[in-house]
Order: sequence, then structure tokens, then C-alpha cells
Amino acid sequence: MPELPEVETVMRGMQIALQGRTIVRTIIRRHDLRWRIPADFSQTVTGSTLLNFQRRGKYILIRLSCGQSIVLHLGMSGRVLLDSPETPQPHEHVVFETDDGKRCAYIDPRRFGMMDLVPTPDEHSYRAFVKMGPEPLGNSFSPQTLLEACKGRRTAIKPFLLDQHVVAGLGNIYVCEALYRASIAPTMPACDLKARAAGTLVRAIRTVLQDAIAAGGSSLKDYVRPEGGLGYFQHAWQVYGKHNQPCPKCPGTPTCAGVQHMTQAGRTTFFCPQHQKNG
DNA sequence: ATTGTCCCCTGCCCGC
DNA sequence: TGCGGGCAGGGGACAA
Repeated sequence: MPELPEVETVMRGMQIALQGRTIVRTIIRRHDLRWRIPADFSQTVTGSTLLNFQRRGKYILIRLSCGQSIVLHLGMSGRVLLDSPETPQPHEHVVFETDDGKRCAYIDPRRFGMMDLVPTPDEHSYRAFVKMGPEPLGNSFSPQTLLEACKGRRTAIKPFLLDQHVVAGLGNIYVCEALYRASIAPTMPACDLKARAAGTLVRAIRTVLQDAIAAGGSSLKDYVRPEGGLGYFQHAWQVYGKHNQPCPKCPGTPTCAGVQHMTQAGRTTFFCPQHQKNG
């Protein structure tokens, strides 16, 4: 579920419902997520007020009045459910009960997600953030910085963009969509990116992410937004999951065989070979 | 240093 | 209808 737009949607939902609230009780049903939740997690956060929320890449940071920040990553299947019912949901590993009598649940069938603590002043030195690339919607991500990152990198541009050290928050869906929109072949070596194409690519990444955020993210399978509604950006996908369907940019082009797929670095890439070219 | 492979875990969908 | 295989939004640990 969670690439940047989904994480942003989850963060905003939590912010609206939880900012200023105090945690009165914390239930941890399983500590063994991607990494173990710290043993003192419950004791540390209970009694704290949730001061503010921020997203960094695919992580959510929750600043607490006790001086610690919760670091939350949704992995592949993590969900946050606000107004969670009394009856435990399947795979509901953590529940925060707040002073307004509501319950906020973390649900994660595959347990690839994580929940950790870091002292708020030390957030910037948290392992995951130290070498993380720029925010794609921020000023520090530009054609120039992207070209700089591409220098000497022979790996294909698609797996390259999945590397969180290059740019933060992109995942398999939005990389496929951005490369398609920019008409760049996923197999093109990163170091072959030209200035003009870098500009197009940066614009494509920004617009696809912004459009997805505006749509509340993409809903796959049982993913719902924290407040229970569905994101609907999956209806705007042009290539992801569209194997053998017509390429929207090549209507009636006889040479266009439609959307193809292949595997790169163990992940499926969807693309239109007719439309997406090197350089 | 860069790059590719494997693995963590559960659920779902497909083909037989 | 039932079962096994493959695949899924991520990313870290290794090996080459």
C-alpha cells in the first residue's frame, strides 16, 4: 500500500484525528514487526500528548510531549485504522487509546512494517534518515540534483529511482507511472539521463505524486484510508498492472503492442516499449 | 562502491 | 472444491 502518496494520506488522517490528543493506554499485541518494537515503547508513549506529525519518505514521524518521536513505517501491508472497534481486528498489532475515548490501530498482516522511538532532537541522525535522498515534492529535488545523483550510475533508471538514497518515497507503482509519463525507458542506464529528460522526469514524478495525494492515494486490496474511505488513484494508473492493455499514449498506433511487463531487480516493471525510449 | 539475489511474512489469485 | 505456486505497495543483509 504505502508509497509516498499513501503514507502522506495516512499521516494527514492521523494528524486530523490525533493531534493534541493524549495517549491514555497503549496495547501491543505483537512486538515482532520488521524489527522488534522496543520493550519500553508502551511505557514511554503512554501519557504523552501527540504534538505533531510529519512524513519523511515513506516514514511517519509522530512527535510526543515526552520528547520522543514515534517512527512508523507501513512496510508492504501496514494500515492505520482510526476509530478502531473494541473487538481486535485480525493482525492488529498495536492500539493507541486516546483521551477522547477513541482507538487508533496499527494493522499489518505481513509485518514488514516497523514502529520505533527516537529522541525528537535526534531524528535527523536516525539510521533510516541519515542517507535518505531528497523529498521529491521539495525544493532540494530538481533536475540538477537528479543529474548529479545519476553520475556514474550504470544501473537502469527504474531500479535506480526505487533507491531511497536517490529520492525518498517512490515505490514500484509511482516509478513505473512517472517513467511512462516522462516517456523514458525503464532500462535506460541512469548515467545516460540527459538534462532535458531530467527536467521531464522530475516534472513527471512531481505531478504523479501530487495527483495521487489529491486522490487520497491508491487503494489496493483492502487498503483504506485511516478514516475508512478509499483512495482512488488506482483508477488513474496508466501502465501499472495494465499488462497487455492498450497504451493510453499510442491509441491506434499499429506498432504499439500495448503495455508490457518485465522484471528488474526482482520487481515487476510495467512500460510501453513503443513509447518509452532511451535518451 | 555498486549491483544483484535472497529473505522476512501473510494473503490472494490463478491454473491444474 | 482443493491445493500448490507465484506474486504483492519495502527494504535490509549479504555476496560478487
